[in-house]
Amino acid sequence: MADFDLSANFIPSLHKPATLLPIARHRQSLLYLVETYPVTIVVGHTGSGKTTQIPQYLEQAGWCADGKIIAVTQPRRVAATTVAIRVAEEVGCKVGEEVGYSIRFEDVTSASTRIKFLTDGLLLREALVDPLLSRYSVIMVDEAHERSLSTDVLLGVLKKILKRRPNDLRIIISSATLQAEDFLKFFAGDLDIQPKPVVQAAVSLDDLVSQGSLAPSNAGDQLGGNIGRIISLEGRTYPVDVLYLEAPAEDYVDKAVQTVFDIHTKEPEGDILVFLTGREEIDTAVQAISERAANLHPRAQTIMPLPLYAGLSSEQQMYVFEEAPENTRKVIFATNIAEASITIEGIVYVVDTGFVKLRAFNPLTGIETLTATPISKASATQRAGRAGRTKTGKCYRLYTEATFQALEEATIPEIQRSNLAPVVLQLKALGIDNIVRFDFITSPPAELIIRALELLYSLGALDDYAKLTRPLGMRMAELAVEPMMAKTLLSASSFGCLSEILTIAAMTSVGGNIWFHHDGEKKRMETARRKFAVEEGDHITLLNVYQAFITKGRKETKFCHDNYINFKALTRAVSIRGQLKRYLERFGITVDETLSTNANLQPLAVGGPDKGEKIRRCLTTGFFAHAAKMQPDGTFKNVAGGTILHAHPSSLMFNRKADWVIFHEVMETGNKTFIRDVTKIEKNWLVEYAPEFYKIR
DNA sequence: GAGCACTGC
Repeated sequence: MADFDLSANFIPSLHKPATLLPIARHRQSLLYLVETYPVTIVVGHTGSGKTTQIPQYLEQAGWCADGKIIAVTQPRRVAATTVAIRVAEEVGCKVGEEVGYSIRFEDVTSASTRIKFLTDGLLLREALVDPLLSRYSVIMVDEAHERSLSTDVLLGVLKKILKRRPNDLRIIISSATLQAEDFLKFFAGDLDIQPKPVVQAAVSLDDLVSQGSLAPSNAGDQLGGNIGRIISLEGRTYPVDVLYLEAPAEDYVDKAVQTVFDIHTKEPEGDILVFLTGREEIDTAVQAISERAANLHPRAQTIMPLPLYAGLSSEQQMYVFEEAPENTRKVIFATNIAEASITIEGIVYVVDTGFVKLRAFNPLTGIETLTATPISKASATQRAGRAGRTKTGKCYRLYTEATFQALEEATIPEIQRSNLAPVVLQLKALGIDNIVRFDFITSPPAELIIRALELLYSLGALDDYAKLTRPLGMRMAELAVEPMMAKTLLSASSFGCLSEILTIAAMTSVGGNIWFHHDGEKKRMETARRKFAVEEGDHITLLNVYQAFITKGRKETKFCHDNYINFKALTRAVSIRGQLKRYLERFGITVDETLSTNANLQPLAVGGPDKGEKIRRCLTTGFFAHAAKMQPDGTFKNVAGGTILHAHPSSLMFNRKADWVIFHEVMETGNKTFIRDVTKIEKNWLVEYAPEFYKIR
């Protein structure tokens, strides 16, 4: 290939022609492997073009010949849409024609779609309807090294499907270097099939070996057997110098700020990316930089600190992509969002504090924790790589080399630290009854599975033999909300409050804040919130907010602005509610909306004096395991009795009197355990709706 | 009187 060294005089185009991508010279080898083996593991950095090019190569090679589709899964929605748009452009079609995408609430595909990008969660959902995923000839699982919950479940399901479709399904796993062998071992280890090549190979193995794109050892008896191979595609990255501290830092936020200033005053041009763990640290650091920047020499280059975390609005996030003004260096203080989800061009320096906030679920207490944890080596490598995207970079690790050596190789996958009730329910619905023997790429601890089985049993989703109940369990699996809320929804028509529970289910699962305020508006936001508050607690308050939004705020953003309500969150709630309603109607459950159309800001006016109680009783049928009793000092104790719970400051129960309550969510952060979305109930309802669960306690 | 990393159906 020609050696282009004109970068000093020319600006590179935004879109590299596909033939110039490093992947292009691996095209033949890649197609050969896919034709020959059921599983191909593709190793390549971002920028290698694997996500955009591989599906096109496959389509051109005839993998869609008999009307079959090539699926490419992504862990995130944005990735699925943006990549689809990009590939459609390259192919020269409109999105939704030959190239399309499918994500929750948005299916942009048609009968002519041959390449389809979708989230891995959605592909799993398709398996409920089409258990062998027979529409697809090739399924490529992208970013598998991230090991998200649904990626891991999908991999196990795909291995099972492959046993039934050894000759007409091809699987491609895209992974970072470190984990490639684990994926291959997973598929090849005990997969007892004799695959045959599907398409006549257009090139011979000898050709490829002599061209140098495949190592000769690929021909022999080696890892992967006749099941699969690993192929490595070079990415376009630049070397990064890694520097360590000589002695551990006492306060890494402090040290990060100091390091940023050292870089700013001593190092040549280039923006800085600093990895911190959360909003609080980021705000502190941004503040500190602003203060110290005032002391810089008036003629020196200025420094512009910018925050980046998921809680920011998209407008606020956009600043990090804008080019800094002249004579200004950008320094971005980011959470882990900058490690995989968001890529910022032009970063030359990375400051890595070595920590990340990780969620974990304690199967003994049923409580989730969110704590700052040391990162893994794989994570540290990924972070450092963020400095080498445009030219040679530097990475300052705010820990010692010995500390680095002691880090875990990879982050513990989510499946080993999550509440598995939704996973177990989903697997059961896919016909996988023996969860313990299910072939996970990494097995979850038995305690997590047991806890999940116990909860699903107490909710009535599983019977005495741990079989999925019908219709209840099956319907719970199909609803796109967690099991406790799914049970609540399916109880609602018998309480005569289905319309209301639909709204509450949607509002509690929007993710992100319902309330939104700018700096200095906190007091006014609290006042606005109080207008919607009701005595019974947070759930019915959420119902009031939604009702008001539907009637008054949907068309005018002023309503949201005046009441400090997050327009985006409420719009999302409307979509979720619509989707849940369609599911229920498919089950033959009719939703009577006539009683709930009169929106009302007045407390207790949810549709008559009894409605509130019906709603609270109904919530108890799903959330009995999340019950607590208020203590004289205003804190709560859970049913097991051991844990002290605090009402989250965003809850109405934060400073109100109550006796027994149920709550949507419990999470431990720092040293305190908070409950969110809290509603008052009567103690005897617990025994009434969950006799089995409460008979011994 | 205090605060949630990130994602998904």
